Amino acid sequence: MIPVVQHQWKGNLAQAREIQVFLAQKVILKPFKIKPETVLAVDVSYSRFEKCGYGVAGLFKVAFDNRRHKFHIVSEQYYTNSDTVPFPYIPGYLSFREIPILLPILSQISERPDLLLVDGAGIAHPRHLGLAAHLGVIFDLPAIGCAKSRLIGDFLMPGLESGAYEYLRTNGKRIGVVLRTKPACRPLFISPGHRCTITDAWRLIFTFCDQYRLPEPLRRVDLMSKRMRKQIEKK
DNA sequence: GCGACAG
DNA sequence: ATCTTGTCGC
Repeated sequence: MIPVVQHQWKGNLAQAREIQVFLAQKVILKPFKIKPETVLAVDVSYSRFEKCGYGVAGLFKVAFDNRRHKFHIVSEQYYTNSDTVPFPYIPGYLSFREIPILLPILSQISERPDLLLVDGAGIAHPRHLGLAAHLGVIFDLPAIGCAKSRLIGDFLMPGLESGAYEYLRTNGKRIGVVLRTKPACRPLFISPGHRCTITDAWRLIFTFCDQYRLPEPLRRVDLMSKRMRKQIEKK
């Protein structure tokens, strides 16, 4: 995969902000019409003291199960990379920490997936460009942000049953959904990243959820990146 | 000025 | 994100 949008980043916050404002204009939120057959999920975990980042991308072939209204995974393939972390964690600027680790992985993948699942925010971000939106725009791929906690937005707590949801809002405007993916477990914060709507985003995420809180592709990629960290640090 | 703050 | 065991609740 080759990025559609390129930019040279000088490493300072002010320019990072400019890049976000610029790329946020390129986000498209139009309906996602097809059923995804190939899903790419990405995640990064970190060494102790966050010196080194371990990036994993999982390419999943999925099939839709009409009876259960869920997807199941037909095949999976993982791509990995580890590198020193180029940027500290600053809320609102996660992209500049994780994208440099993820780019070398994504360039190895020849196939273009139907959908990108990202562990982080989509447009539910102070400048409407969370990690999922950033990746979606630079690769021009449909992308969904699936965060385990809230970055921005107001919401009512959804009911305790699986599938219960409430909208995430800023200034009364809907920017995502707070979705209970497993009964009585902390909800997920779903927002579209690129080329899908809020409704597409949460419905797709929910079809990927089965018995765990996280959608299965993200859960597996998450496990994989933690295993990778453990193995490398054992040496 | 104060609090909030994805991973 | 990471450090960490058992334990309380749906």
